[in-house]
Amino acid sequence: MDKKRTLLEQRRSKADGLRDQGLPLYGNTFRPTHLAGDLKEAHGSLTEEELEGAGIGVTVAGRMMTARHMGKVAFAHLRDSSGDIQVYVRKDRVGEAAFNLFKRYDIGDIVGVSGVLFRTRTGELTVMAEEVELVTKSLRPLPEKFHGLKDVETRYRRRYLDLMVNLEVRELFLKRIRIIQTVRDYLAARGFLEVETPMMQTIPGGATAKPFATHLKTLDMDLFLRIAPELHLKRLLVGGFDRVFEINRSFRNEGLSTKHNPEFTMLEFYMAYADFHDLMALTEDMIARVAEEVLGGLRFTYQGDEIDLSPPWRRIRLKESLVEVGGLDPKEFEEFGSLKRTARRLGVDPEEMEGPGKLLEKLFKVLVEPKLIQPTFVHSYPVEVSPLARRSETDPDLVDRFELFIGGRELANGFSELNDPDDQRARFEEQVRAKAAGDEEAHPMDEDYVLALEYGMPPAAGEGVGIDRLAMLFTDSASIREVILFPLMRPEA
RNA sequence: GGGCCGUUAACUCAGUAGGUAGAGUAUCUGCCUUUUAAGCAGAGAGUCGCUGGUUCGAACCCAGCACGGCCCA
Repeated sequence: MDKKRTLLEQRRSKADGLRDQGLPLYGNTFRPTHLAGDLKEAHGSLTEEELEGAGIGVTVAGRMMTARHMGKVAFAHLRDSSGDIQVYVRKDRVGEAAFNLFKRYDIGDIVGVSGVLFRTRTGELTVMAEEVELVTKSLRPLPEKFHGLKDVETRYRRRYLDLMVNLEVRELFLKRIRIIQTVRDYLAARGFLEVETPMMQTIPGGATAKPFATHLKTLDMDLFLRIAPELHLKRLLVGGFDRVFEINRSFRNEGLSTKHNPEFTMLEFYMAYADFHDLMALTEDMIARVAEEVLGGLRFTYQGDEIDLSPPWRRIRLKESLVEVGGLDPKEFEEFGSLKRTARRLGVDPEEMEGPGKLLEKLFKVLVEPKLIQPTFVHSYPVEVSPLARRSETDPDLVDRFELFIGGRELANGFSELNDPDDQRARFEEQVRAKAAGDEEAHPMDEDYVLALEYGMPPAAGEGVGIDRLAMLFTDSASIREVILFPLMRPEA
């Protein structure tokens, strides 16, 4: 029978057969009492005799990943959220009717088993089934058990299959979840309030990037998906919430690559009565804590590089990094003319309206950033590229800002906040001029934000941390798509 | 946007002088009461990404397109 049908047709016809015999294919009454992982942890060390004496009754449920039928008995592995457990089904224990039905279950079906724990001849902790039940029918064949699912496209498009079959992928996302949980606990323990601010904004501010535009019909108004939550979080500082954070999505209408997904997860946090030095110390401590929690230590490998997160981390001024890491002579960039020549020499074409600050940053990206493998805070950025940061007390052309680099990638960006409303307005106006001159990414004017500052924002420092990048780092992933459950894909043909 | 690579059974992959497609797993049938990449015997399963071209004949050569991967902008 069924010889000439496709696998899908075969499965459907089997499912119909089971249903015709009165078996519900999608019932919701089975309730497992135990998880595979817990059973192994609790009883994995008991001997065969101890298990037999204890007579531990369990009810488990999970997806049937393998099945080995041998006449009047069968072995199968069930996979639940905690791991796998073997079940042993004997005709003389479950009865002929149930056994005959069980023989027709497919790999991929969700199966429930009640029975007693024992140890097989080869030593594996196993449930001797007293009762077997089909919990949920699967109409599709699973990927191959030995090689798993490798096709990257299918893994991303059908992530559920990837999670089902590739246990290391499950582990990876559990790590990501633990990273976020640890950050959340860390900040909450220090009095930070977790808040939610608008993802749809009338003025897309807080960063320099191209936004996604949308439209609200009811009010006939244009809206933008936020590129950062920064300006709203700082309004909360004005309101009296002295420590706030948000972990959530931001959106940037830019390239799609192994490092960029159009929507990505950011942590932003703001702290009154603190400056950028305080934030560097906090960041160092927080990320080290996350590493200990998720990796069990401060040393790990990322893409072949040994990384050590032991504090204190190196702190270096942006310009010094160009010399010490980038190998430039200060003469090659201190003056705008020489800076342009150096840039051209290195294949960085200065754009027409570009000031020295922006060019310096570009040079840094090419020359220094990829070399910053060990955790490094680069600080004292040009004011030109930092319209929201507080000016340095000692040099009005610089701001009290840092970026954190690990594994050759930017992980965080923080600064002492600019709370002088007049300076903020002037900075916005400068940005508006740049925009008019053709800089698509320049920051727009935000009068409402300046208004808030006019009421007085306490001195503060704030920071954004790329959560996807942190997840990449701690899971040794080369592509951001590996750490996003459902990365953006073009529609299938 | 550009370059390189990939797309063959449900999955993992083979497939060269161009001659109508193979393996393992999975599936189906039979046997099997401690297996675990179970085993033994047998069977079925394909729009070779899509469209066009060259050719007596195309999975294979050419062009365009789609989707994906890596690199560059």
